[in-house]
Amino acid sequence: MITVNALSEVAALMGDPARAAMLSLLMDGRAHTASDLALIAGITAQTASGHLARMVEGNLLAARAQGRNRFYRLASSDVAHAIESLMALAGTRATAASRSAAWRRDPDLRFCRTCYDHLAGQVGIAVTDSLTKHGYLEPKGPRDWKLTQPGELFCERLGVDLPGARQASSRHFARQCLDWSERRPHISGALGAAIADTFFKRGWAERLRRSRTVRLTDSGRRALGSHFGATV
Amino acid sequence: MITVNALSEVAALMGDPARAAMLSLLMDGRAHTASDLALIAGITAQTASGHLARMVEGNLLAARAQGRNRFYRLASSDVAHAIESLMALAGTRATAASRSAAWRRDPDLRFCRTCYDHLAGQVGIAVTDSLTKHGYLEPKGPRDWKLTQPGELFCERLGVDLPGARQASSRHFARQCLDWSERRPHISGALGAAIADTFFKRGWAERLRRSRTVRLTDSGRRALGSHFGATV
DNA sequence: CCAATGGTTCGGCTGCGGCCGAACCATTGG
DNA sequence: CCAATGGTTCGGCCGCAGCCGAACCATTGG
Repeated sequence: MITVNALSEVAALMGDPARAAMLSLLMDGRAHTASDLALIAGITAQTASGHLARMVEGNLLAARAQGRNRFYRLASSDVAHAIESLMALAGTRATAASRSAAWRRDPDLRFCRTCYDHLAGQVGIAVTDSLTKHGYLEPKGPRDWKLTQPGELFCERLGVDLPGARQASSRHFARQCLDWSERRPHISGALGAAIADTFFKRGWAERLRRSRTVRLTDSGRRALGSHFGATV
Repeated sequence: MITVNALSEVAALMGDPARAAMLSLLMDGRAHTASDLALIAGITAQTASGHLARMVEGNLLAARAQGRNRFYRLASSDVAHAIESLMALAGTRATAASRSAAWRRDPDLRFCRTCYDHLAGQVGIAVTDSLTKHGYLEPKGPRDWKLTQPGELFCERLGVDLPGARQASSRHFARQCLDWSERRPHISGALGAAIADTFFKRGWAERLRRSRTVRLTDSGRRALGSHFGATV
């Protein structure tokens, strides 16, 4: 059966430890060089090259040459979503002991990170919860949200680039993305990306180098309180 | 990072063609026997047994023994969600699984039969559904039911020997038994046996010789309608 | 033009894991 | 008590895929 083959192939692509390590790094939504990815996976460059070629072939990654370097990034937000849902599974799979150990080891990642191009972790959940609590977002279908009229006003006042987000018509506008650490949906899609952009543009958050971890600045913490009515 | 290892492990579990075929079948949300799963995967029973054990160990599946059979099902909706998102990545959709040939082989057995000493098949399910729908049975624990006060009245009116059923104190009173053809629980235990006895005693059903198959008589069909509000 | 850096291709080694035959255990029904 | 059926365990075979060393290609800077 075709669907079965496709399922096992895409899962097998993610099922190798080296490739999984690369994908985890790429979950920050940014492009990384082949060397970086080889380093993080703990393998030689030539082995990494093979892995990367296979993932491009399997439509998990997109590659772009730039000078001597080749940059790889996730092919789409669907890839990010699939990885997140697998991580959610892995979270329940891990024993309580090892899970708490992992969480203790990386509390910052749990607090705030990027998931492809939008905010995740406690901050992503806080933003999403605020939007739904104030009636700015309403559930629409099993995996989407609808931005209400008050929600549009709120986003405009915040400086979110709504026209730009709407322009990417091929993309889901307000998508639900399951957060692997909080185990609840946060806002993704074009709107989620636009909101994250606003956080970076207004200096509320900063990406940490070579990591999906995001640091919430002091002004970001204040903004969460004043604009979203949330404390984290 | 622990989450990376966990990601690759859970993805690798789904990444084998045989296991993926089994998971695809299980996407219908029902429980299936080890033999069925081996058949659909195109492998021998012993190989399938190994795969199934690994998936139970990895918390992808839950197993439940029932007589000589062992039924496997997806461990949670999170598993289904992860598989679905992987299928979405592959650009394919989870189609309703095709039913096995065994399913069609014996329509009478599927319609009504005894399971030990109680009714099973479509009739067993119809009786059980009626009892729960009217509030006569309530779920109690993972594998039992509770007979409510209205349920007791209903049974007495029907002529079910409740005192006799309660006498066998060593036995489960109202047990959930997984129906292999309907793949849903039906009523078993002392109460299930007492109800089946009523069907035989009142001429609603007849055992066929040398078979577990049970024939529903015309009066039985009428009784199902008048007493249980069910048509089969 | 040459050296340095980043990346890929090729070939051969190696180990993991999927597979089956055979034997074994458990439950059921006659 | 015995045969039939469903499932698992064990042992051994075999192929695939991941890994690296070496060589090769491409871009950049001096």
